Amino acid sequence: MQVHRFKRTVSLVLVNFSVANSIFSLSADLFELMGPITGMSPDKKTEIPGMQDERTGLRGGCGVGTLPEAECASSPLATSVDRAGGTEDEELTNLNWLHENLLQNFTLGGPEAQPSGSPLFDIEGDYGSSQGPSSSSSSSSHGRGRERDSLKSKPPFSFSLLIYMAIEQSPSKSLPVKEIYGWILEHFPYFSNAPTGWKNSVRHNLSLNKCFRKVDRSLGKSNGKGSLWCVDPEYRPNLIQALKKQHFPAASAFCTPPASPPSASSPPRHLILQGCSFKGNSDSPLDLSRPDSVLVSSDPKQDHNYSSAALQRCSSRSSSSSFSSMDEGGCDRRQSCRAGSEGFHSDEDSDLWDERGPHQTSRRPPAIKWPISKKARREVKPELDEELKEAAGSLLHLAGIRSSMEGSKHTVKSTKLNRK
DNA sequence: GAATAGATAAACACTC
DNA sequence: AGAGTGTTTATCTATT
Ligand SMILES: [Mg+2]
Repeated sequence: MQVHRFKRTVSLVLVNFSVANSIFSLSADLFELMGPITGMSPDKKTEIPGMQDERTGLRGGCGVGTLPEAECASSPLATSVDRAGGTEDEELTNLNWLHENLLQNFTLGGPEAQPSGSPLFDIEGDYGSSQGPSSSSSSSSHGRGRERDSLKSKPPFSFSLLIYMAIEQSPSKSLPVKEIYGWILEHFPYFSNAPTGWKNSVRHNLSLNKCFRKVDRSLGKSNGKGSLWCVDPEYRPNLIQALKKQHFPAASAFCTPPASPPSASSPPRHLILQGCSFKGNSDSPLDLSRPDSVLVSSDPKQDHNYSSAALQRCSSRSSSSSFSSMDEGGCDRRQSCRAGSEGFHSDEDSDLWDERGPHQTSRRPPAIKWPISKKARREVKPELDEELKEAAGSLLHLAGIRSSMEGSKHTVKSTKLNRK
């Protein structure tokens, strides 16, 4: 009994920790098991303009059809799946039980699983526990009520992160807005019923947030309206951090560096992101393990990037000065403030995850031209074995920090309750 | 209460 | 012309 509890607890912590440290990817088998996370009825989708063809774009190996074929070739989905499913299971059976444990212990909604029905939603509390009062479904209330809630309650991600996830999940790492809409709708059915303003918000974010860039039209998709959007590698670490913080606030316990060495940060390859499922595509998973660590420009003028508040708070508001996200062109204080709020801010925060260095050189779609970052973008391809070892290590490590995690969770919850 | 992040709405220009 | 896209500004809420 004790052991069981321990395992369960560790699994919870590990998931948090893993996300905090790295990958948001889901093995294909799990993905298939869960099916479309959305639970959005087909007819509902047809109500949404432009949704009919979205799925194919995202799911079929080479999503963005208009992208150069090379990108398709560079999307070895199958291999990644093998990697995630096979090797890992063999070499890290302890993670395997974790995985299974998660699936069993936390109402996996099955083929109709909603975002909120996914295990991780319960880990951090309910779907949107960090967001609105609407998310009152307790982890004990499963079934329809739960699904209903998932449709009603907002995903606990900011638009920036939703966009980021969408883009990162695409094989080419770039998507037109329409497909971003599609991805969001597909993974977060909440928006299918939400007022249409969210699309405006998405565009607003793409435009204002420095983390997202348009792919040069001549290089990317050129037919049709609009252009492709991608994540600026420069700001990617910040988005990753924001994702970690936003979705796993408890993970901030690990944000204070040396306590948990990077070794403890190599995650298992499967992860379920709250309500979303991610295919184990080695080329497109939300792989937080490649923090592209790099840097963000130190130039305040270029610092219009996202100032992931979450990050910042975690790292104790150190460099608020660097935050002067003044966009080129003078803007008044208010505006600069606004602009800043939409973009991540470079802090010295990514250092925690940086050890392995960026991958993006190899990952960036050939069609996308970036101003080459000043910082060297060495390609660091950590060996899988290495990762697995580290993951195992982290598991052990986590066993020791479990109590603190639970403690912090309690306090967070109680604080929220108090406020309400 | 100030600062900040994020959401939302809206106006507008541009492209197809 | 109309729809979709992208940019910008303004306002509001929540959090720290
Ligand atoms: Mg942008």
